Amino acid sequence: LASLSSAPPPADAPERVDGADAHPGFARRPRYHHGDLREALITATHQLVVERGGEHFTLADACRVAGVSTAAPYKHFRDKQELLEIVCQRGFDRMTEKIVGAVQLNGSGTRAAIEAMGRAYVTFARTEPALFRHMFSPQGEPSAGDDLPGKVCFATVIAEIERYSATVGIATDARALAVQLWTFVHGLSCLLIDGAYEKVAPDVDIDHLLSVATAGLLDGAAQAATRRA
Amino acid sequence: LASLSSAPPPADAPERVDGADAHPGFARRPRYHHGDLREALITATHQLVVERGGEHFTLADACRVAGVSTAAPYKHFRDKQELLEIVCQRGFDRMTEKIVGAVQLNGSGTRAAIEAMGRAYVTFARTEPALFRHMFSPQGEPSAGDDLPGKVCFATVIAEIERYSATVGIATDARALAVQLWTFVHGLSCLLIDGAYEKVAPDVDIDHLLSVATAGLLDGAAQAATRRA
DNA sequence: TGTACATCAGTGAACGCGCGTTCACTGATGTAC
DNA sequence: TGTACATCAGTGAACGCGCGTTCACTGATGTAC
Repeated sequence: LASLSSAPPPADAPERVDGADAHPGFARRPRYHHGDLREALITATHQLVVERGGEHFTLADACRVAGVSTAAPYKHFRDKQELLEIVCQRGFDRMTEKIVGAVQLNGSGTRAAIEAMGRAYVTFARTEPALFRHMFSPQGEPSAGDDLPGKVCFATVIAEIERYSATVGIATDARALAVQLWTFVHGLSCLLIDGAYEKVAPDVDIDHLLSVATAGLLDGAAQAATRRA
Repeated sequence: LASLSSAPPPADAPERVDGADAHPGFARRPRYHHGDLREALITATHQLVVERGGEHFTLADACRVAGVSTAAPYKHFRDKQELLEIVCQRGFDRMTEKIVGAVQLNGSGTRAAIEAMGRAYVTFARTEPALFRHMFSPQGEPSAGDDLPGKVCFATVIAEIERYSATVGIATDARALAVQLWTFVHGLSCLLIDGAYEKVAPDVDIDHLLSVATAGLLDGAAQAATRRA
């Protein structure tokens, strides 16, 4: 009987994440209308993808986390797939932000910016490996003919490297160089989060690897341009 | 009635793959003992992973393909996971074969061998992208503390690049160079099968990209070694 | 300010489904006598 | 060569489960008068 009066919000759902809370100071009691269920479900999906990976994501789990019935999502989303696509898209958005930030911090068009950009890319992957994997998995791709999620992100990387190449004067094949650097950074991210380096070269210094390879590719391209001239 | 006598092997299971067939010339009729169900199930799992991806693999599907009840696998495997692990391991075995073959074809210790090895790596990934993805996914990793599946494959790549570095004389940091090249080739494979290049640089020439980057990294490392000397 | 009403975000129960795994069993095969 | 028996790879039915999605509903909210 005592327990009845002392516990108004039922603590059934684990790790429940409520949406907008109108009266933060008051005892939080579940309201019929959620406030912003759409965002809450996206957040829940993001959280679960980060925790368990996209291939184990379950719509029912997301509902549990958001504290809502399993039918509720269909008022906001087409189906489970749409939520996974949105989380993928947001992942790329955040990654782009990180990359742009790194460039701005180091001055666009500089060699330092390129390295920083690569480091941001890798850091993102290693911070949330499951999300990173989801972003590049077929599950994250939009079923409709929408603009593909990573496009803006990739284009940002390429554009910045091209800018540097142009500045420094190895304009020939600037795009090819950009693709090379991007490829390297992506490979680094994948092998790192898959634990592949640990298996075979446990002593590898990732930071060093990144800067050495960046230098190697940039110098290589510069030399090739010189040879051509 | 006519159909009864003319169709002894029931054609219920789609794409059924029978195991060892004792009398190839005779009308194939299902026997109680399969012959080599273990291999047949591994083959079926491989086929399904290739077709639909590891995250959509279903033990029941594999049984259907092998033409066997859903309880049968438990006479040969611990559980579903074990089959997925074996297919992952076999994938790495075949990849290693391809890589070793490419090296032998070009002469171990040569620059051509390194490029060919990279090309074999990428070709493997693009030929069976779903398997490649499965091999690097957490699902493929053994739950037991077994030797990790990609270890031999990676070690082969690294060793061959080290051999070349030693031969040519850029012995300093040979291992670091090996890791760089491997990283690049892996990134290339991933971005290629994810369709990332198409999105952002649809005109990219993969073969050219591979040889240019290989050259760049090798030259970069050689130059660094020279500078140090 | 009060009342009637339309809206629509949420409920909760149900659906059909197919999964992974277990169980007692059955029948083909190999071996010992 | 024939028979009795142990083995064990397969069966088929069942289990408990949790999923994604649909449905008629309900009740909070905003608006028109």
